[in-house]
Amino acid sequence: MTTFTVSHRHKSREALFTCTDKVGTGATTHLAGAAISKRSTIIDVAGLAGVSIKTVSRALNDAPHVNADTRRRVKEAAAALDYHPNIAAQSLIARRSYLLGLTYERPSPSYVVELQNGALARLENSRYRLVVLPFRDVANRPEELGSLLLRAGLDGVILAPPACDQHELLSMLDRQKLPYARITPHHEMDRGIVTAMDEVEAGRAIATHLLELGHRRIGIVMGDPSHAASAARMEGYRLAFADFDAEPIDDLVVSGDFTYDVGYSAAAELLSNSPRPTAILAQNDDMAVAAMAAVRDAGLSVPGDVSVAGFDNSEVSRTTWPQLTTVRQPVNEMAWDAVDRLIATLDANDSQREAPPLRGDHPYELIVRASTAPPL
Amino acid sequence: MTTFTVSHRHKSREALFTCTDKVGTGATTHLAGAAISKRSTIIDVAGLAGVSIKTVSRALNDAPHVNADTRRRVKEAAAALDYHPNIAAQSLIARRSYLLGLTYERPSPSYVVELQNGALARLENSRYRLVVLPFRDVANRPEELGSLLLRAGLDGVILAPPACDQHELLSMLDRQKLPYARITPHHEMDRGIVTAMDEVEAGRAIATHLLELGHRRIGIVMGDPSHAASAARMEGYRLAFADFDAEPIDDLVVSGDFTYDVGYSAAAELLSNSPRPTAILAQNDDMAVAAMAAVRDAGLSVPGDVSVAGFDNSEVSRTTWPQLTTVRQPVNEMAWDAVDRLIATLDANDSQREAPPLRGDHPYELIVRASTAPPL
DNA sequence: TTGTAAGCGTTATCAT
DNA sequence: ATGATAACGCTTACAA
Repeated sequence: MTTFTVSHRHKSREALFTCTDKVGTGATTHLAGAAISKRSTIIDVAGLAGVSIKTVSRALNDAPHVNADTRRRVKEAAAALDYHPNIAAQSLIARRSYLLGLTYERPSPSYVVELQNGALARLENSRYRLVVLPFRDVANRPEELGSLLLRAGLDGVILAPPACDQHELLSMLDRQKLPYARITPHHEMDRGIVTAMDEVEAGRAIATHLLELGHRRIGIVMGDPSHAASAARMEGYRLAFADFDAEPIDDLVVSGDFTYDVGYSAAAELLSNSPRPTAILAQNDDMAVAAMAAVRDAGLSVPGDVSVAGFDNSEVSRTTWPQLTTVRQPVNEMAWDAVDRLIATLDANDSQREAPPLRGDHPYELIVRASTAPPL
Repeated sequence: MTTFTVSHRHKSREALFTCTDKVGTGATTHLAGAAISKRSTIIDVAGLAGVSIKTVSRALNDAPHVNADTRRRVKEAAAALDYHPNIAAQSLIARRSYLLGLTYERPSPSYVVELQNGALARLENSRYRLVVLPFRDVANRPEELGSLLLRAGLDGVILAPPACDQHELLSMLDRQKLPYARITPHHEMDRGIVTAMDEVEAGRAIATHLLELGHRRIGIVMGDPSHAASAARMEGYRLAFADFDAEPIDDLVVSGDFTYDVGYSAAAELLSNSPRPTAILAQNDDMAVAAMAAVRDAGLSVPGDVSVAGFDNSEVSRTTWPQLTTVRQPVNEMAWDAVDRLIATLDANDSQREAPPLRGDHPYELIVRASTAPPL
């Protein structure tokens, strides 16, 4: 794993971070900035259209009881003035910011992006916007995240693991009545909107796959213990072993944290056992890919000498070679669903409509690819 | 590349998307919702502390001319009431939403996450929040993105490629005086704040590396043509070839779009040439990893039979095996810098302070790893 | 159908 | 050092 790093710069260019000051050219136009130049307000539109501001409001919001001709005149005036309603003023009166927060903690990029894309997909063509609020080490400072969320002026928040399972955080949000949707496998603790996949059964499915292939000396790389999924998946593995009248070998269960680097060390440690494991089951794809690298760096092949299986069906599981056997976690759909139900809740509050069901379950999917094979 | 997909669900659980309605239990508390329950306001705090609202405002904002004891009392009252200022009201009066937008177009997850992390790193401990606004196919509908941005109530926006180079979009933003920071290699078009890396020289560096190893039949997989970087990197390749009194072989230059799938097909096409290329130079890491898969699926090895080089130093370049030779693009730093300069511009507008320099350059870095070697 | 006036929760202006 | 009062830009009563 040696890496050579060479830093180059073309001589004819400025030094690092050199800043060429171009102020004074036409390029500066935008600097006038929104803060200085007064954007036109509803009053300007009213003046130009020759009506009252209330009529402008009605006309622009397509409210009833407005003369068709008046409405047209108002809309023309608004267009002529490049009028855009002031969102802050609207939020102030509506007691709504139309802002949803998404909180997550440094998991793999593909997880974050899927999460985000799922949430954004639901938000498309809605008034809501998405504010991203990553937060490190929630387990040790839940109240800090709480006050961050409370001060962010959100209408609601999506909590991904592991923040979703922090009692203290949830209590803060409850106390301040900030609605939230949790993406969590923790079936026991029923608080707020919950969207989940059955992690236990998913874990059981992937372990069963290895057992069916004939593996018994299976090395297991655990995920971050602060994520409920880690224990749930392990529980699933145990159920699978039990189905085969066997159980995980203690020496072959090592801790990890869902990252590639730690996954690599963990896998290397597993491979140092003798006899060595015939398969490695990692609790996510990043660590599984690291395990594949460790196997090869040990002069062995995948799946010839050692089978490797992951979890998540993240992008890397498809782009690695050989492609990885894994379990698909429908992160995208779960995020979509969480947002959907959160918005339904907010709307229900407004219009006295019925609140949506609090729980949604999503199916996992075992995906068998080329990284697993029967043991020699 | 065969894939078996098996869908499982444990029999004892509800059907897909089953929703267990738990409304009515204690879990419903949060449903009271922010919209209904009145959060405490500055007036409540003033009442409890026995002072005027103005004093509360001063005390809480750490403004001068407040008795130390009064300040303490006010802060205690605020804490006792779980008081959090209403951001909408603050925004209304400050004519600031404290919202920055980040626009990007479906590039690889690692790029998005790096971009976002860089921006968020700068935003930490600032009042600003980040709204993510991905947008597909900007090239064909710049005005739609423009109106989306304009209606989002942003104080400023970060434009990643390829939106950063859409004249029409920039003109709309200029017209409405919405400040923006562009992350773009387009040195020619000087509009607004620009943060960039020298793509031409970076391209030259990686191509030079292959040429120095002795490769001449180099297959090139281009990036998405709507990104200015694609042409810039190619220009760099040409300069490098010229340095070696050579030039790219037309038949060995194929189009791509920065995605794995298209990268795979493109690489497969390159390998069908005879004599086949001794190296493949992809314009990003995702396509380079795809090329490695294509090489292996053709029964060849990397770098034994074919060397492969990428671009970006994205996470996948480190987690693939063998690790990929690439060029580091400081996406994180560029995003940080873009936000930094954007905020400085906004603050300058407010306080009549001097506007920041409009341009910032960032260094690339050639990273030689195990995927490249001399030709046989 | 349209307009007037009263707020929404802050911060800024001027007093005191 | 502190406070009454007026903005900020909009929507919602309530009149007309």
